[in-house]
Amino acid sequence: MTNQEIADIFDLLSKLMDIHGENSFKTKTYSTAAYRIEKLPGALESMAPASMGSVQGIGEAVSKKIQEILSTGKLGLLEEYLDKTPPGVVEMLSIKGIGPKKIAVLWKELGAESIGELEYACNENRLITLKGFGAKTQESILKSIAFMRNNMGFYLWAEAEAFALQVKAQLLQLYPRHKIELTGDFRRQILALASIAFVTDLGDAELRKAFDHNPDTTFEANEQTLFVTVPNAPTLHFYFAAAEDFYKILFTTTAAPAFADAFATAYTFPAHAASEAEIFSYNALQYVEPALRETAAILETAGAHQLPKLIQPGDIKGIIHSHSTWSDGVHTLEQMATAARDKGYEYLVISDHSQAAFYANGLSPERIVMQHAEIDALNEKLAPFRIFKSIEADILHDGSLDYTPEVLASFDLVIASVHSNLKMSEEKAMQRLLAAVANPFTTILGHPTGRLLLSREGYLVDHRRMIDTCVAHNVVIEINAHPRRLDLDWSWIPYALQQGAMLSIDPDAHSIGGMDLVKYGVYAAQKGGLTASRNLSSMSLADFEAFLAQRKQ
DNA sequence: GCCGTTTTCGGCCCGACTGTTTTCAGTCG
Repeated sequence: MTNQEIADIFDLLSKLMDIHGENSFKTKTYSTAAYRIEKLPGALESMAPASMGSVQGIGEAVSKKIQEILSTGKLGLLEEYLDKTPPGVVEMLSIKGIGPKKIAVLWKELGAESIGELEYACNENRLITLKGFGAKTQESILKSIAFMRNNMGFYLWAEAEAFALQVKAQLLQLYPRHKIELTGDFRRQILALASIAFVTDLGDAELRKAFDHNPDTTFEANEQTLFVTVPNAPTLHFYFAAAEDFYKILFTTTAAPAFADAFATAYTFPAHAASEAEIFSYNALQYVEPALRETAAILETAGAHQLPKLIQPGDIKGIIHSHSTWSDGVHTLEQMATAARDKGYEYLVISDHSQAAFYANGLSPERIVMQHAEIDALNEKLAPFRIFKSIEADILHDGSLDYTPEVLASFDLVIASVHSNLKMSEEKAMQRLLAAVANPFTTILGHPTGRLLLSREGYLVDHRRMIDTCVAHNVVIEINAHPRRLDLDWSWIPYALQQGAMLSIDPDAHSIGGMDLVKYGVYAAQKGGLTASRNLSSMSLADFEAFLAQRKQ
């Protein structure tokens, strides 16, 4: 069992105990334990039971509970609380804007035992009678429930990836002489999806046979397709294709509607294409990567043979935007640096949180001086690999950055991001963003909209104005590669490129493993037609140093 | 429940913001 899964158990325990009105210091302990476990550098599984107690925040009781989880796979105390809480009440924990205390009131005083009942009560205007609730809370609960509904059944591309590849591998193992290819949204690298589609020459019966060992699997079929649903995973969608039509069907099921329509209007399929490439060449078109098959316009570009050479994961030369134990990262500076070097990167930009982010152990000016001393020492030790001194500076309420100019000047580069007061009007958001971009110390604008895919809308941003201002001030726009962010959205990359912007695919790594997320940023950026030449993190060490030197002038 | 002692019991506990209050509780990052 992973640390994350163990942490989730304690987190849920803490919240359920809060709902049941247990001593808040006690529940706080479990919530702290969850946080600490999440930030542990090594797996609890491989940790000696005796040494667990030495971890800050983990005492005798939590230690024993961890043992129980590791040996039985669950926690008795949590099961007890789950038994005396309706499942619908537990589900309410995922509604943004209300926490355990408010949920307790909704359950005990309003009698709401499910999200559906809660929604009904909101529509009946019944929440405003409760102490601590008012019209605005009721409104925001309704909005949050609607948002959840919209995203129900959707998964991040990165979450679907392992499942998709596993299904394909299993089918090929079972039927090695058959063809199975991923298609649809997944193949187009869509950021969030509800189903994973395949094209196959396998038949209905053969496919069912591959899945019916799982009693929770359900099937639904028609002439062309079979839907396979397993619990808590994207629906599997199989398109049947005869061998001679295989690539035509792969082509049509991959295409987004606009692309498919444009192709159908102007082009034709060769008879029995032996590959997708043949379909393009038959029509005198350049091969269009699946990620780009979204619009009609891309076909014109392909006709003119002017498609960009898309950035690839191997084009990332340095890790820009990372965190260490100096703030809320899991691994130490040295661990991060040596790991980045061993993964083949030429440099690491360490950008821990700034002082306003106290929840993330943000750095005071005094601690920055200490961290810089450690970086200097490590740079001597690890040369030619280089660590750059950076900071993820909070963009404060008024758009200013979180330190004095003297402190800001001590960094090699500054990433400016909004982390607080996310509920604001577009006007306010733009005022903050533009002020931060105009700050001469800002090198990169971090995750520009603050969105979390499937979980939180970002604040509203006038993208054109934001991009134009970044270009004017020579500020790089981040494409945050975390699969839940992917912010700047790929749909704005063409405009950014056209305006002359520089972008940077950054993993926002909070651990060594977090560096590997950079590939998801690359996949998203491919959809926007990004090339390595316009991506900051594709610069070699020498070029990056030159870029920063020029930027400092 | 954890921690750290003025060492076995008492305090713990970020701060801004929101929405609800009329001085504060709950939530969030």
